[in-house]
Amino acid sequence: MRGSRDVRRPATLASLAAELGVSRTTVSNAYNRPDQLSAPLRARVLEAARRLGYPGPDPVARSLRTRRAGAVGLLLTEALSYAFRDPAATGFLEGLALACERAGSGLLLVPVSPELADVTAVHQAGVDGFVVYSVREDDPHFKAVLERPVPTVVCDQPLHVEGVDRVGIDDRAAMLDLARHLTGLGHRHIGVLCMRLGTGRYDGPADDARQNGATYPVQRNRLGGLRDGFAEAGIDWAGIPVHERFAHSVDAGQAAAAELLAAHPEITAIACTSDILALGALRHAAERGLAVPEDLTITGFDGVPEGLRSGLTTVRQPVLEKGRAAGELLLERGDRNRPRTVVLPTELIVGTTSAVPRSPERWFSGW
Amino acid sequence: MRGSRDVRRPATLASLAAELGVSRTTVSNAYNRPDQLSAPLRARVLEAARRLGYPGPDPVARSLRTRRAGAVGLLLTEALSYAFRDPAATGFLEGLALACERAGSGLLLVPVSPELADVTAVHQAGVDGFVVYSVREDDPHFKAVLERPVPTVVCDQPLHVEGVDRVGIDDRAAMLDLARHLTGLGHRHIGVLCMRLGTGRYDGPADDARQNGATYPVQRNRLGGLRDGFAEAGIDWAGIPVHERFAHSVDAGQAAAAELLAAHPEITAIACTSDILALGALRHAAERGLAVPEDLTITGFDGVPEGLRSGLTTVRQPVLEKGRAAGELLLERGDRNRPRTVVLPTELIVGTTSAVPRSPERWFSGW
DNA sequence: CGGCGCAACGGTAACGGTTCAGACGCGGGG
DNA sequence: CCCCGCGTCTGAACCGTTACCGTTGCGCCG
Repeated sequence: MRGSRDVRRPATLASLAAELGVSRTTVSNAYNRPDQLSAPLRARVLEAARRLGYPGPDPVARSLRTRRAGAVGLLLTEALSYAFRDPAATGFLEGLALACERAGSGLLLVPVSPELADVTAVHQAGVDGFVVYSVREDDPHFKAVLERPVPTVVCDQPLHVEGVDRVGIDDRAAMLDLARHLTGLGHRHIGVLCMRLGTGRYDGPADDARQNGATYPVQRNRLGGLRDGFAEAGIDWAGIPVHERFAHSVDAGQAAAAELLAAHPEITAIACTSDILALGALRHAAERGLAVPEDLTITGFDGVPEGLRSGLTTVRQPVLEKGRAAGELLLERGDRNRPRTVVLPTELIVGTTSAVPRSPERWFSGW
Repeated sequence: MRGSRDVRRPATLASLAAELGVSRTTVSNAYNRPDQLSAPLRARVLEAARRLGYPGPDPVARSLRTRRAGAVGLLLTEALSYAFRDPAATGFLEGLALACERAGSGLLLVPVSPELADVTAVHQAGVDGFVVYSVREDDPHFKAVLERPVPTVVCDQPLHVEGVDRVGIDDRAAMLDLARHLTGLGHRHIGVLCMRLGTGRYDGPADDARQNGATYPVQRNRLGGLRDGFAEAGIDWAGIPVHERFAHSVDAGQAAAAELLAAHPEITAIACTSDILALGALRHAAERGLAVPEDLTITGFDGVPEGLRSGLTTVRQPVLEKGRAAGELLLERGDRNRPRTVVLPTELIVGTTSAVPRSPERWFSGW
């Protein structure tokens, strides 16, 4: 209503002070330290501000002076919009947002192009700290973040970096449990579906070289857990087909499951490194008329709501807690000890998508 | 590895320039305009930067000088974490994020306390513009945003504000269609479940005064659409029970449906102003052993994935497109015409949760 | 050899605030 | 009467950077 939006030359703290014949300090105090000036003068300042359309101290200038931006930056490997698409990421972000709003801090989603190595966005972000969510170890954006002189918390990143706090789960141990569950049921021919392992857009079987070169710690550890668990049951990892998908979507999981089963019809179980992929595998099974779990056992990882609703056998990880812990680690730095590491518990959820394989397979030594 | 993280006095562009014996401008150019200085000198600058642990130009100082923050602020009424919990909001944000990443802009989630009128977070946000998503007309944060001298786009807000672009749908017309669908099926005793209408934490029946005082335009228009549609079939709005819920969750919808049916057992249909509430109503029906749609028709609004999976009769609105449009309106301001308004299309989805009411009701004049 | 144009670089002034150490009057206690 | 303390308000120094414009050096042409 008031013509405050179309002022030619925007008012500044200085112009306001000049107008009133007081010092800049006084105007500043009117906003930030009401007890430092008399009430009548403060009222005069605020009235003049309204009259001149002065919107209050400029946040950027204030940030420069106070060395506080009032925001936390979030870096994730995927495109920005991925944060709202993937349920596990969404849960993490909800927890992170919770911590942020408690601390009165904003949350800046840093725009990164997953392919492009353009780190200007990281350089451009005016933030008090970064949360890095599940990125490649050699991600250039990650590297750029570490160069910034602000505190950083990484999530799902076992690599120890000087001065960087960490939060995550024990992916390997969790997956080891799941592997034991599978071998305990008697499965011996198991296929694996995993997410992106490294740089470059690749879809298909992941051979040993590719697995060993994996730069996503989460995927590496989950595969490692499976390997260890299978080894305990005397199953050689070399005989386990692992199929990788660049995209993380139900569709990708479906396609990967089709590819895997076509190449290895003897398989009685598919272990997926994420619920999303597992949901895709379930869809493929339904499409092909395979009964789950009678004909085929399918397991996931994460414990996303949709997976749990489907009765998926999976590992539930506290994604929301992870986000909250990351935020708190970053924001509540009252106790400036040394870098800390938070490892959150996981839980094996045995649903209705895993069972003893059909008879020809029942050769396990138990009972 | 290099001791760049624990430098006592952080290096600045000026200190680097002093160290090298060149001007600050030259160092600045080394980063921002590589073509403005010779390659060897640039290499020397960058090398010295690495050696001194200079992380590159400070983003906040740069923002102050260039008057660009490289980020868009998002304001929503609910708590920050709500953005990741509500599927409609998530869709909107995904679209907005898409637009942001295309423009290389960050997305700053501004932390607001829905109850508290603390607008400092709005003042503190260093952004080039705001997107305001579905807030009360009299929201103090919204007011604070309008006072900031940056472009603003509002979503789902028919109120015209000078210089503010808008994006949304025609809630009233969409709901009118849905009302016609219900009356066309023969429903005459219809209950309504709606979201928060105004200030204050209130759960229960919303009388006329409360409906007319509604400060959430979206809710007001959806109710208005129902009212108009019912009027066309000769149904007096005064006889329509409307129940309101403060919280927007499936649980809230479930409780509200229970309350509504307890108070009005003659109801044959429940029209909800959101899918989330409708999913709650569905859950209540299942719990009480009511067959849907045979015993009870239930409709929603939004077209969220979970609703569509459930076969919910609803109105699909392009939430992702809304977000993208909002972002583009804000970011692609090449054509500085006058403020614009984008109204996106909606679609009535007739699912499996709406049908002709049981016989005693079949008195409508058709055939 | 002088003038000219261009590439490379430097100096100065913002950008809009916050902060800290006082200055200034004023009333009260010694 | 002097000194002190207190409530208010001011001056000036930053915060770290980029925009603007002037300067310098060099090669080239007539």
